[in-house]
Amino acid sequence: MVTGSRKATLHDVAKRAHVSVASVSNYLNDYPYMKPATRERIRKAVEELGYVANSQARNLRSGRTGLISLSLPDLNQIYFAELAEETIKQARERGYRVIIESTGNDRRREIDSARAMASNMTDGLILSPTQLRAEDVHELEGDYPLVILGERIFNAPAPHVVMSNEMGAAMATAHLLRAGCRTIAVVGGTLDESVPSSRSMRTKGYLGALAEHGVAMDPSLIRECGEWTSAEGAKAVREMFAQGVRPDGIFALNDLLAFGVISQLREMRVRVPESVRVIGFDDIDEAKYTIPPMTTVDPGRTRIAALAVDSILAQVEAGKRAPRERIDVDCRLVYRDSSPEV
Amino acid sequence: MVTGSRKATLHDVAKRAHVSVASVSNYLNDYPYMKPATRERIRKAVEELGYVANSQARNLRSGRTGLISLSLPDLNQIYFAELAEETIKQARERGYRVIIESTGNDRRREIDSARAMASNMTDGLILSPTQLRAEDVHELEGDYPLVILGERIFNAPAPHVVMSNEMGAAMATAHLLRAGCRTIAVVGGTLDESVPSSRSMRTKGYLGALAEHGVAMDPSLIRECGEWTSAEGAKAVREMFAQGVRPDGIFALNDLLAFGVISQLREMRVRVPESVRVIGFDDIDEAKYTIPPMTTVDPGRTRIAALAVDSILAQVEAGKRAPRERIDVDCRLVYRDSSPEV
DNA sequence: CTGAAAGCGCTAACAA
DNA sequence: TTGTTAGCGCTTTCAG
Repeated sequence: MVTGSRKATLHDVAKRAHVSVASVSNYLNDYPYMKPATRERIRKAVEELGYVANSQARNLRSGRTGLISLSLPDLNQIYFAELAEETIKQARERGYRVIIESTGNDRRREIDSARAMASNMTDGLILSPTQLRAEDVHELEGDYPLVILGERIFNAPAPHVVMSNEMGAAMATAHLLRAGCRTIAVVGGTLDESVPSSRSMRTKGYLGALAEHGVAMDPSLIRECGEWTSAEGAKAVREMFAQGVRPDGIFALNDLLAFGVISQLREMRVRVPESVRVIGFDDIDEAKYTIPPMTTVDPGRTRIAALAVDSILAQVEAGKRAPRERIDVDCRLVYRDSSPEV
Repeated sequence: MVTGSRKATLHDVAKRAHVSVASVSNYLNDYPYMKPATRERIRKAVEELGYVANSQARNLRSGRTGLISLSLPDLNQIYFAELAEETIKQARERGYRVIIESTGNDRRREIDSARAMASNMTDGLILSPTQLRAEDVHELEGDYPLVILGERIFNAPAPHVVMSNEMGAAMATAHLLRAGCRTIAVVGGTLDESVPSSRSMRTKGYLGALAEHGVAMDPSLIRECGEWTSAEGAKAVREMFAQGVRPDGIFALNDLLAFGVISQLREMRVRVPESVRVIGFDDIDEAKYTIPPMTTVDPGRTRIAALAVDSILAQVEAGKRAPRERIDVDCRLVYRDSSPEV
């Protein structure tokens, strides 16, 4: 490759190979009907010039960029970082790259992600909104490829990949029940159902499973937490024990809370799992490294990413938005040592 | 806004406002010399058509995309996720968006990130390599804006933002010494200096601080760990105690290891910080939620991201790669409760 | 102050 | 099998 001054263009290659730009373009796009000799001359010219096609020009013509936007609340939240990683991986396997938009739980920025689609910078948008309100739905109108992620069901005019919060929570609870627990606390839970959220939906799954197994619900076992951090999880356990509440199983609504729960129990010399079984939710990487390794609910991150990318690319192919549709992704229990059933 | 069929172009706006496309372009670019009446007519047409400029066409003309690439090993590693978050934030404040490339510690993909720059898809590359070898340096040649991140100093022909691993480790160790510790273990450390890595550089800082304070080094206090996870941190502590090694301070080479260290100590009823002081490295979000909240080294994530973005955008402005330069970012101790000096 | 026109680098008809 | 040419939608001289 000649390290020439200016970057080589199609034109330069054509000139050097003594062919037309069209032939070079054909060559680059693997057009089959071409004399081997021509092909070879072009190949050589491309190599000598170190030519690389300018994607911007290509995009302008084709109307595609090979880019998709992924808009999510915050990469500092491990769940979203892992979701992003998975999405990037899936997209790369299909030849796409990903622009990450971090909205910081800001409604305006969630709307901006959608608005930015008007400028054709990316081929589609995967949006995980947390603040968008019902009255903002019109912001999502349009014909561009769009997939919504997450539990906030509002009537978005697009496919919606939904995590099965309720089912996952029910599975976790049923698992503890099968393990013999009868006094199951839910750390991070809430009885407030006014806003649909992970919090309320997971609590609902918990309550459902209890009901199904004929176990009475006890409000003192539902421990609200402000933030979902290990500190809050630990605090919930301390308070519970201080109040004389003695669960034999604890379902923490996410893994970070569960970390705090386990660590506090161990601190207090309460044996996990012998005295109290613990299960978390999210299956973040660290969950397998706690002591004991933590049973948790895998919300199907990999599948969520795969389905979202599938859908968005299908829409890109089709050149238009797919109709509203709800795609539920199943959760899966990850059995580890913090909650044996035996 | 009229929800017309096809997307409106400059041309459409021009026609509707009865002006030339050039005037519309001028309007969009805040060209000052324009009759208010004209301006107003264009404004109205733009609004009525719901016109939004097509960035691809714009990019083709301007040669810029407003996109930068950030190539890093793995978003599942909290440090990198937080670094990405910070980079995205910094870039957004300057009107840029970020494509994240996750290389999965794969040398080929690190090289590919660089090669992709030839296609003009993004305006610059911030690369955090972990596998690139000295002989790969030529892959980084070129005139496009480039910033290297991380401790692996090889002669990359570009600015290099370096985390002060050694200094940070020395600070952490000195802090423990000031706190009265004299038997300081380093969890995750190594005496192998053959490859420069966080591991070796941080260990070096530890050794340097010991030497400076006239404290003898004891190999049994240097505990290697395979993975840097909390499980490994816990294991290191268990093994140490099983071998009769009794440190009064533990420096864990990252926060995840430190989580395991603290949790294991508490498990063994060894009081933190009264009996053993603990300090980590990275200052990930969770560090403030451990019990007790953990002292750690903030490697200057925010500043690293800011400097990287600064440099890359300066290069974009200049239209060319900046010369090789080493930009050191200072670490900072974050004092919390796991290692009081008093 | 405004408009005409020439491309940016490439692809896709269509001709040859 | 290869070449010619007309744009993709926008910015930017350069006239007027």
